[in-house]
Amino acid sequence: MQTAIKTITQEVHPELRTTTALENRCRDCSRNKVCLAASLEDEELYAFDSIVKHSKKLNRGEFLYQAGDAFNSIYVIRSGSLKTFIVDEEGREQILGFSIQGDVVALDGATMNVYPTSAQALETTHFCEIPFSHYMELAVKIPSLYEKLLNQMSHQIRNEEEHTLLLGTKNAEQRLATFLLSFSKRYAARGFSKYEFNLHMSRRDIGNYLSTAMETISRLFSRLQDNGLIEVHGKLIKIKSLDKLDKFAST
Amino acid sequence: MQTAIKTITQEVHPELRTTTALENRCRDCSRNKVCLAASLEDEELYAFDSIVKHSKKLNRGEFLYQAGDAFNSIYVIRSGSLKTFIVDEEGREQILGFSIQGDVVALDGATMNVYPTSAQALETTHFCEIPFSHYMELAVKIPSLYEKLLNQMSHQIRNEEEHTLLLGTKNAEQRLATFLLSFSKRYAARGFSKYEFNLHMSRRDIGNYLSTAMETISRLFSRLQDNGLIEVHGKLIKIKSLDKLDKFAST
DNA sequence: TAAATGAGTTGATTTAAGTCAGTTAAAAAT
DNA sequence: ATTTTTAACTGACTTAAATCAACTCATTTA
Repeated sequence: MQTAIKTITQEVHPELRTTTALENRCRDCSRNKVCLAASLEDEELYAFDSIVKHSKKLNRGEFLYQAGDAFNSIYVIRSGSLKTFIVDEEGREQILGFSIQGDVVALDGATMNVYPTSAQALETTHFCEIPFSHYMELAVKIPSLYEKLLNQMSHQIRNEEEHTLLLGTKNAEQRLATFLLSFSKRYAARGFSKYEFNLHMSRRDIGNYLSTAMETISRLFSRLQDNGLIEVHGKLIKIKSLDKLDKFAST
Repeated sequence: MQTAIKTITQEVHPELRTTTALENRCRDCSRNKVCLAASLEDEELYAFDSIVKHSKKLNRGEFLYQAGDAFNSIYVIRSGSLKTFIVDEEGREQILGFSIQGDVVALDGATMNVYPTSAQALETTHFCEIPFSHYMELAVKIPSLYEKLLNQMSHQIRNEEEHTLLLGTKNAEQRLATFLLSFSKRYAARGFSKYEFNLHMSRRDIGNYLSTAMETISRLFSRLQDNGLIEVHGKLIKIKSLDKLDKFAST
């Protein structure tokens, strides 16, 4: 499992790779600078820690939650990845996003009593669960928790807006190039290589997210490779020229 | 001005139509049940009132804010409508949404120091301005203000998700039908007719929002009219059969 | 180890919707 | 009131990407 991961491990701090026994406390967690716990100190962090369920795990294909389930918690991804999606009246699936390490998920359910969307693991995925009612109770005492949540939500809105921009203004090739650049940036921001990474979702999922047929995605991967912009080894993508890819993405 | 409005006035409470002198206090405002002020009482409402700039006005084409402007305030629409949009690197515009009475706008800027998007009036539009820093200061004393903001943001995320679903899973005709139904629902929720309303945005704007060429929108309006589902009188739309339109929208 | 299942790739063909162009209708401007 | 400008509509034609189909490769399962 995760065999393709090996190619990028040399770029990653060991403690970022996996969830260790040490990390079942927020204060010891290597992600506590990006998580909702960020910038909390001492007693605050301790209080926050006490409401969080650490070290939870999903296997590939398992659901974090499904549309219609009672909303109780929001989640922070510690490692791995998942897709969030919505299903319409006719049963058609629409992928809304892919979440990786450090991402907060389920914010769209925060004011409803059921999750409006579903979240499914793309690989073995470790995460923390934060019971929402406990979070809100604690936030009354620690208002910065409210602000962090507002921050996360505002960013989520921005992400959705960028996704709409992508779908609305770019052709299939530009959309795929933008998609790759976006993953490159996100991995770089988390201390991974911006030049090579695994895309754990299927070509069909990429196509669904980009409103493009799977076959077109496949052809475009080939084309980008033929043009020397990327190397494709199954799920492992190597970006040969960020600059050129950037040009493809916008022009 | 607003000549086409006359056809729907019989359905609307007079005090919902325009902003009157009486309404420069939240406690007197006919929208204080849907606004961020909702469910505040007495002193809380008074305190909230004191940070709000009431009775502001935009003429058609004027900007509420533009991408890049310093972020200071969020806004609540009292009457009229506006479009929010983003412009990409190449100058292509993407409309993200249309805001009407009761909608809160600029939430996507709430954690940045500049507005990431622009908002432009589609007609004469009255609104309230809420300086964000004041709101956040007041929220420390009145935590329910945090919760209202979280609610608004969560709903905004849901709206964006539904927009993505629309673009990703439906063809042009279904998208337009869904668009009309969505306006019908929104107007109905505000006490207006769900059967007839004015769409103040241009056909080009509708097309942009639905990722469909203006000409296609025009053709589809004609087609829906030919099929007896709607009547089109310029910007005034009459829905002849909600049920049939609903079928068109999903199937 | 072979068979079966599913994911991904590539080619051939079709099509939904875009673009281009000309016309009509409706606002602004004079 | 009349001209000018802009928005909307409709038809003819084109095209980007979808669909359909065949095949390869990888991964499970027997």
